[in-house]
Amino acid sequence: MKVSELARLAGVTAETVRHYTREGLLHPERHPENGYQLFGQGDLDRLRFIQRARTLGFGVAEIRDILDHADHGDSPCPMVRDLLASRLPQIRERIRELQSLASRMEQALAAWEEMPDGTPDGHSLCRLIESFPEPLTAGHETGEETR
Amino acid sequence: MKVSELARLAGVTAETVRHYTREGLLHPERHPENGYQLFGQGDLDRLRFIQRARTLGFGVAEIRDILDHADHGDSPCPMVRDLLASRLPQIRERIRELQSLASRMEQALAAWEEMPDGTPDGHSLCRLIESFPEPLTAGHETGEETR
DNA sequence: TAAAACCCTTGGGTTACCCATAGGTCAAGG
DNA sequence: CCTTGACCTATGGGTAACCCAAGGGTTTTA
Repeated sequence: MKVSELARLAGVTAETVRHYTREGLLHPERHPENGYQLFGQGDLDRLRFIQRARTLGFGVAEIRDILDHADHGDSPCPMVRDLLASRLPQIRERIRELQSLASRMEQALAAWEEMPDGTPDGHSLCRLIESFPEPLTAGHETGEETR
Repeated sequence: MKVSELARLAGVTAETVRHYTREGLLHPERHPENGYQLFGQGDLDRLRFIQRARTLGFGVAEIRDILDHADHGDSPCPMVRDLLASRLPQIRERIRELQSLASRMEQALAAWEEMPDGTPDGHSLCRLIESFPEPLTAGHETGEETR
């Protein structure tokens, strides 16, 4: 099958399939005449594995390593377990951050809603932002989250 | 004060200060002789506002808009409220996703730990990944999260 | 046979910074 | 006075996981 069909069967865009191919997660054959990428049923399974691994928080490069190991006959599973174990605390931390964020946002919106009169001047909201606790002005805090 | 001093007072890197300046959030004067950026106390307040707005989930471009409005004497607060209100559901959704992710990871690790014999072959873990529910193969799902 | 639909590669954009480079500036000590 | 080290500047490239547009070839369908 060609790019778009594989993409459709897996529920992703053709661009995503090409991206994974460029990154070495998929190894399609090439039609000798027109250069089209040709995928088989195995590639669909592989793509679905990639999808599930992505929902487990693995990055594309990590998945490539996992698949490469498996392709060489090595069991990638210890690697998988270590990655899972090392990432889980980060996820938990990220959840805490987002929950804190959501709380601050709700706090701000609630203060807006609960203004005494019907036409609150929005300035209070901005003052609210200004009065929010500062995010660790400790000075050595540099490690930020991106994932 | 110069870049590094402002950065130190706010607890960020000098690069971050330069970044915000490049992005138009800060408007330092320039020393006419050597071209150094010169910040004042107002810039420190401004930078602290930026920090708090960032912890509230605002992007740099949004904060620039907010500050520009305020600089023009317009109250940016309705804008702030709308941004907050529209972003909150996305945050909640992202939290749900991450909690689901953490659960799946714990499920996988627990299955690893609870293997009957002392030396579990890791393959079961990988089979676990393979048996995880597919992430909505509905076909029209394209809207993904990046923030 | 011609248009529609699909394929290819290349290159640029997204977010919020971080880092390396090359070179100018400044304060203090010898 | 000069050197050293700390600081400043601007430019350009990197990160993660794709998305999108352009320019040009191919296949399918009407």
